[in-house]
Amino acid sequence: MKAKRITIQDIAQRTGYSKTAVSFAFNSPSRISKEAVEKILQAAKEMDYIPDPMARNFSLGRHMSLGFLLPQRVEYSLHNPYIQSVIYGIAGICQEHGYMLTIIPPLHSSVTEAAKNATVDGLITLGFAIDRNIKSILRRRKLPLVSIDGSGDEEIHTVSIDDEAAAELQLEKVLEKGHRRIAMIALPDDAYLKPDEAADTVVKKRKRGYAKALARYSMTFSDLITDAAAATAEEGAVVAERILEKASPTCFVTMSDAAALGVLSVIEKRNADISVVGFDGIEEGVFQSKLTTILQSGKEKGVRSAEVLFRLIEGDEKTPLRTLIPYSFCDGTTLKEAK
Amino acid sequence: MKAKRITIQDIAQRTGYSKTAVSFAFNSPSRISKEAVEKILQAAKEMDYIPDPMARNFSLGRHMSLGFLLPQRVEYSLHNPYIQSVIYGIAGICQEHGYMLTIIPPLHSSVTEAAKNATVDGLITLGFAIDRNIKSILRRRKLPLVSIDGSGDEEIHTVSIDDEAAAELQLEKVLEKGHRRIAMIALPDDAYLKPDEAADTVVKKRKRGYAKALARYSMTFSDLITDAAAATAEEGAVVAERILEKASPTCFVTMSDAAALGVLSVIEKRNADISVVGFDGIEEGVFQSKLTTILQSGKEKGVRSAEVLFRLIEGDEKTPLRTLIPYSFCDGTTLKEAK
DNA sequence: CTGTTAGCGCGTTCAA
DNA sequence: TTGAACGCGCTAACAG
Repeated sequence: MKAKRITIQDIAQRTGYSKTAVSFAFNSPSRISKEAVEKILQAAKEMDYIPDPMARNFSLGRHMSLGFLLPQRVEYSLHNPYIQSVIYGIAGICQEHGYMLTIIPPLHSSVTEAAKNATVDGLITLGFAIDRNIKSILRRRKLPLVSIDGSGDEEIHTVSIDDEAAAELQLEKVLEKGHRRIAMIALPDDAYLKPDEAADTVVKKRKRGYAKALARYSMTFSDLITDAAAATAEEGAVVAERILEKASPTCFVTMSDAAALGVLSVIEKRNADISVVGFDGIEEGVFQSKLTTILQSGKEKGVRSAEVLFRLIEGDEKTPLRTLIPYSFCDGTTLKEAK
Repeated sequence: MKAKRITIQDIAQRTGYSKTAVSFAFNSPSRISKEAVEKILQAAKEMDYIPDPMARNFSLGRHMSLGFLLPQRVEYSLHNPYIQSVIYGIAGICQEHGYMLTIIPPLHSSVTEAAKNATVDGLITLGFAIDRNIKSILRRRKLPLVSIDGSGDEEIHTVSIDDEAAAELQLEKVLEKGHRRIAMIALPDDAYLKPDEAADTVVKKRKRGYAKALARYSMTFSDLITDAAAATAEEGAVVAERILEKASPTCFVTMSDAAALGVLSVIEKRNADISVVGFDGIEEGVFQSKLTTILQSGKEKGVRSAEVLFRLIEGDEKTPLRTLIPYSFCDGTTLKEAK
């Protein structure tokens, strides 16, 4: 009993014209007579006909949509304000191009599965080393990809800041203030997805930057209290508690503002005088909590990655493989002089 | 020179089996011999073949994606934390169903155009009266729709809170505290899109609620200072300034937390002692600024609307037309006793 | 310039 | 296990 869709065929019959004529009436009205166009569009209106966009796109071999592959389950990834701002940036460029933005959650807990079934013209990933499985899928599907914050040692188009230099700057500022008992809360090594063994992840890059800063003060990682927390306030708080159980740092350095906010809440609760420096520059941190942090624009990353992806989709071969965007030190109120 | 895609046909030829057999090998391995399945999958691997999801979906008459129609340009709508939380809720349910979530920006500045071309199985809209153009499109495309915060006088599935009662409660709390010089900052009448003349929009519903509360204190709208601002901190601030130029309310009542935060910034800057009550319960407001507000969960709206939409997609005829979700008064620190 | 015929895109599925 | 039709619109090639 399901009402069947009206198709181009129905309009052709009704008007006596051919399917081709109907198609022309919609897409290249100039190709046929005014009279024919009118009659056809009229009939279409009467019969409630609209060309099916899926069939249309299929025929034209395109989707009119960019895909954003969530690196983790929705509950984790889409909740992250940093990722939200990336999405915001991508969406703006999609809008300019008349495209849609398809958010792609892991399928059966697998990002690879999701990539296999995504009906999009190109993909943007965030924050993980593209593993060979995904690379293989993309090759087979001939889908272009742009990786934000991905590992740089692949033949994949990447958008990121200079994480090594940014991390060096972050720690440098802390050391400058005289802090020496520093708690370093990194991101988990498999921040988003298990990286390829050798992949040069964001975490690794930043640690190189930290090492450089430390070296200038004749220190090494072993002089720090180290731990790791995912980019959420909850995890940041838990890890901060854990650290404070057994050590008394004068400053916390984190790899994400989200975690830093969690740390901050613990410090406030204890009414302790400990500095905190974050990384990212999310709105909640910068505006509400006046967090001292490294500012990198998620939106900008989204914008640039979408721009690169569109160039790839259009077949522009000479799109640069690496896109670096600016970062800056954001001076808040949470980094104080060490006593 | 473009490398042509490998198709099911190529695998059929290579293995000597038919297209049907290849299709079965992927989708119903039990329908053909083990041997055939193995050979076929093996060949597929060697030839780097993956079934094209677009062709597959086209053939199966589905998309595996829900669409979220942005009511305004990306810059406005996607920036709104309330909308972000709605999206978050929708995405979670999509994930559960193995679906994607397609964010659909206005096309050529037209939401209707966007709806016409969206390749999705169903649509969710937010905050505007569905105009007849869109309704006509949906009917022609036989696309199910769920409207969040839409006007209720249509035969359209709707998810919302009881806006009239919630607004009544909001103003009641203010009046209880003794405030009588009240500035009311509504949402613009065409909050998101020009409503149908007679449509019962969220703004209208809330105003009825306000009128009820006022009546109990023998007041009417004309006793208030009234203005309107879109749901952004910037607009809230501008309107607050405008109001304070010529009046001296003891309390601001707004229809969005976003605007309330803008109002709050103005009040703080002037170091004035004026109460503020918002509406929505966004995180920035509730947690950072301790805003007194009406709490409605954007996430919950997203969740429920996606659930309803899936039922419609599955052809469940008896899905309730109206879904009401709970709201509550959230007591912060920005509503004080009137002096 | 107008209009048509026929075939394509790529899997799925019915009838044999 | 398979040939052929199907879904729906696009378009190259061709005829008047």
